[in-house]
Amino acid sequence: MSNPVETPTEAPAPERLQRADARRNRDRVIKAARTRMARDGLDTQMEDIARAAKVGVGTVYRHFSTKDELIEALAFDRFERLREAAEAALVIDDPWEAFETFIRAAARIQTEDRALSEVLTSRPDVMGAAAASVGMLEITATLIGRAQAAGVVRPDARPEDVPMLMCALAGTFKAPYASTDRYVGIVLDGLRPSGSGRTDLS
Amino acid sequence: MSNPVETPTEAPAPERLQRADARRNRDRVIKAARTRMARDGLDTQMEDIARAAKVGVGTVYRHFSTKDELIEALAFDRFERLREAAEAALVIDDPWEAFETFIRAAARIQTEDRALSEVLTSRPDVMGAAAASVGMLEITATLIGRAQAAGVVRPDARPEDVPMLMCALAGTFKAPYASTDRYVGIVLDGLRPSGSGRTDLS
DNA sequence: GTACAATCGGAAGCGAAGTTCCGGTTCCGG
DNA sequence: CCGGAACCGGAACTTCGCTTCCGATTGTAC
Repeated sequence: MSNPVETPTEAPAPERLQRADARRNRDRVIKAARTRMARDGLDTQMEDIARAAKVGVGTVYRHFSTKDELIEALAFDRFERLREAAEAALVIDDPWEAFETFIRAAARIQTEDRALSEVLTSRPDVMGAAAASVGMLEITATLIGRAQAAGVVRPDARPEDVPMLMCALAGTFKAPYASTDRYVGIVLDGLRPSGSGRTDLS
Repeated sequence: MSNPVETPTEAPAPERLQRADARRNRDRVIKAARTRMARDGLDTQMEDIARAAKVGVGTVYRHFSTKDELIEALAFDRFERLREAAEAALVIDDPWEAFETFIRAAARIQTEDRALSEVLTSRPDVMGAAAASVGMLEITATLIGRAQAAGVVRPDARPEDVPMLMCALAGTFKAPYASTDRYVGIVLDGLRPSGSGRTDLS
């Protein structure tokens, strides 16, 4: 999906067609792009990335033929991390704790990556594709389903509510006075069933 | 604040210095800008706006020397509408109903104006200035304070949480599967005190 | 060690959108 | 009804960032 050497026919073997320096530069580009975009957002310029990677723009374009392609690659990468967080939460026994842990982890991942939050609020296509590719909906369905079965999440909550609330979280980053923790706390409490306790918003 | 004729000294009287057609065109520009930007967002092009106003781009620039200035004018206008909604809610006796009415009205105003929601998620400066100019924080403080006094909103909620949650709402518009009503319902429930009922998410 | 293909670097090309400019037009006071 | 200031329209200009191109360089097979 990201290796440019793949040709539909006879793809399996030809892996060492890429020169060593090429692979090295590709890695540097990805790393630089991740860092810069996490800090400056999606409108980081290609030249900035190239400079940060100690490489020419031409090299960036040999590995990613378009800025969008690069953004997509990074987005998929971040969603992969979200999936890992979900799987880590899945092994927690207590259903509510598992759910809360995942939500908070997802929130943190977003907090630390401005590019991700921008994709969420301004690139529905990329966001949808990336989410689908890691099976986001299935995972949140499991997590939320378990919690509902245990009676710790309101029964009318739906799996799709989770990505929605995550996208909404992205909207808070630019808000004056906003606090990610308070947002997460309020939303978590809104997802609890009637009569539950409250999160400490501190 | 929006009349270009104002000179600090001797400003009071000279009001009819603007020709009739000038004022008419200015109105058409504002109206066109409002409509187009509400539909297409902040990156609506100046030429689109000019065309929709049946006017040349030059004319648009005579009234708003910059695209940002135009955006700001529209944003202030929208916040004025938010203030009106808040005041309308303020006359409702039941504290919770007043609060909920305002939140839902604010959500609807955003739903109907993509430009507003984009300002909220990508223009902290404009958003902050506009919010301050209509005294957003004071109004939400009153609304939320009344509800807290009546015990229908959690005591640890803060006035600033409201604009934060509104900015977050803006983040949902581009999300796949998102439903504004469900978002509002979940957030409202998250703001209720421990042991309260739940909104029907239908 | 040599040759050639893959790769690199970054200057130049390009398209898009905001902004400027000025000849022509329109309003308004006298 | 006239003169001129205010105003209009939209072609042209400017800026900015993505993308392309090609001569120079570097890795690798023989």
